[in-house]
Amino acid sequence: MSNTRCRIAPSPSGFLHIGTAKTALYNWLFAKKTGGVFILRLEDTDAERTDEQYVHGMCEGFRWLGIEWDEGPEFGGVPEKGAYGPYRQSQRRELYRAEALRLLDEGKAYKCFCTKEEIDAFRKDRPHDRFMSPWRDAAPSKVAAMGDAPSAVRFKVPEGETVLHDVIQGEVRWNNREYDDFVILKPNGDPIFHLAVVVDDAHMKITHVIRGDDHLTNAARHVMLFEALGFPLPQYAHHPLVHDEQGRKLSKRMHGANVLDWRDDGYLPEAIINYIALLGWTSEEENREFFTLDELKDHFTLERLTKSAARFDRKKLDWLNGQHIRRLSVEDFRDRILPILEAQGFDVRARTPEWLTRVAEICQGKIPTLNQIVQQTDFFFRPVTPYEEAGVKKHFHMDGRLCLEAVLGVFASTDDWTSKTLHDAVQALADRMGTGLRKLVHPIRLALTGKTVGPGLFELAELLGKKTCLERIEDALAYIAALDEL
RNA sequence: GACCCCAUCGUCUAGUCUGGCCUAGGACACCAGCCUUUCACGCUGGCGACACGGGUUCAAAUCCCGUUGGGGUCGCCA
Repeated sequence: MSNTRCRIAPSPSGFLHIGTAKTALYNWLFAKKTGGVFILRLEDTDAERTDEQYVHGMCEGFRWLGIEWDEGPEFGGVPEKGAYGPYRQSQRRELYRAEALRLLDEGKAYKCFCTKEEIDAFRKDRPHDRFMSPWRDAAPSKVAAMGDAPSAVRFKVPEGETVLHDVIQGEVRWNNREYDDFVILKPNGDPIFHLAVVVDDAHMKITHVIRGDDHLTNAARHVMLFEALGFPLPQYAHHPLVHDEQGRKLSKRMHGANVLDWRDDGYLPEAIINYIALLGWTSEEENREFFTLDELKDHFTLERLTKSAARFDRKKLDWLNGQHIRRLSVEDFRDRILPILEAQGFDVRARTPEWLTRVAEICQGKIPTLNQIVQQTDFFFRPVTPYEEAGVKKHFHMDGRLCLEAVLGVFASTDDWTSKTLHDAVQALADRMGTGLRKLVHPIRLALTGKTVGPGLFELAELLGKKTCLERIEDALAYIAALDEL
């Protein structure tokens, strides 16, 4: 057991973003790989933007992905876990205030009585300049004279240079002149993000901070605060952000930015995990791309993280999803498609588990996403009409009619209703007719399923049952007859 | 605007730190073919990149500088 402690610290002001999931995954993987601990901390200091519905959505998202936290807030009936709580920043206000006061006492921070209006006016006037508070070096008497007037606490950015030794970015240095004296405590006593993260990371004994590189320039502020507060610095690793297929930042509004969108669209959590892991990390095992969460855990290293931003590629995700679907056991696959079929109103409860397993079996190798099970199997659960138009044109003409009439006879006289027997019988019929099997298969498929594509015909016919097959062929013949009369 | 990060096939990437094994490898996508009762799957092959310009060196995708392009940050948001 190592003392590695990683965290994901989302702000519950929106759903679980795919980028947040990637960050969480990397932290989780590194913690697990090193035998450490993964912590979930809710950064809900901004009451205006925080919403319990988002808290729920995020936790649910992590759960769905299989990213479980060792320490974190109460969720779904499971009480708070961990010895460094509470794990919601809204419940840690006193701690931040105490640390801010300490900085104040030590002269590393100061009270700023400037009003928001004054600052806004300055920024509007000189948008590219940093704001210099006149209170930075105000005489104590002047400060005392202000009494209890509302004041924010600002961190007194020291002279000099701040250096970050980032695990991914290498050495990054900034002249402290680039930073103005940022606020750490609002007049109402609420902490600002920078103070809260640093205090929490310190008090929660976080050893490694893996996060998006949108925080890279913030990291300088955090390093300065760590130094001022006298806490040991964690290791930082800033990874690049995920972009959309156009190379832009993944918009929060875009479908798919929310991790749970993918669940709803029929993607496996295993595939999402595998895919986002690959979006910025490669295995030391050359040319290997398929990983389960457990396998990732064994292979993951910070050293193999990529420095450049990656675009989200739906096609590759689809491929990976198909790979993961095919590696499921039939029973597992069956159990995952059942709720989808049920949601369609299909009466799956009327079927035996064995029958459902067989249906799953003949579809598992064909579909890239779980949701596509519907178009693959709907004819098992409801009548076939209307027939696919292009199929009718192609297969429901004179030839097709003759074929179906012959097949009807063959089917009617077949008692051993198995795909093997059916296949052999139709093959024999084709031989007798001096034609190819495919000539017969197409009209039969259209008659039985209403479609031109689908699972293997004889497997599907077996599962459909003799009675239904005969009825559907008769229906098709009637349909063709009606067509001919027009 | 300032500062910071990044830059290999359309996309994800290997190779860059520790120059030569790189006439740059793999995967997705795309194209062709094979398999085949359809669609898929699978298999085989094809297409396809070191952003640009300077240097350093016997030798540069790899090191240095510049340019360009992309991204990020500059809140009493996180």
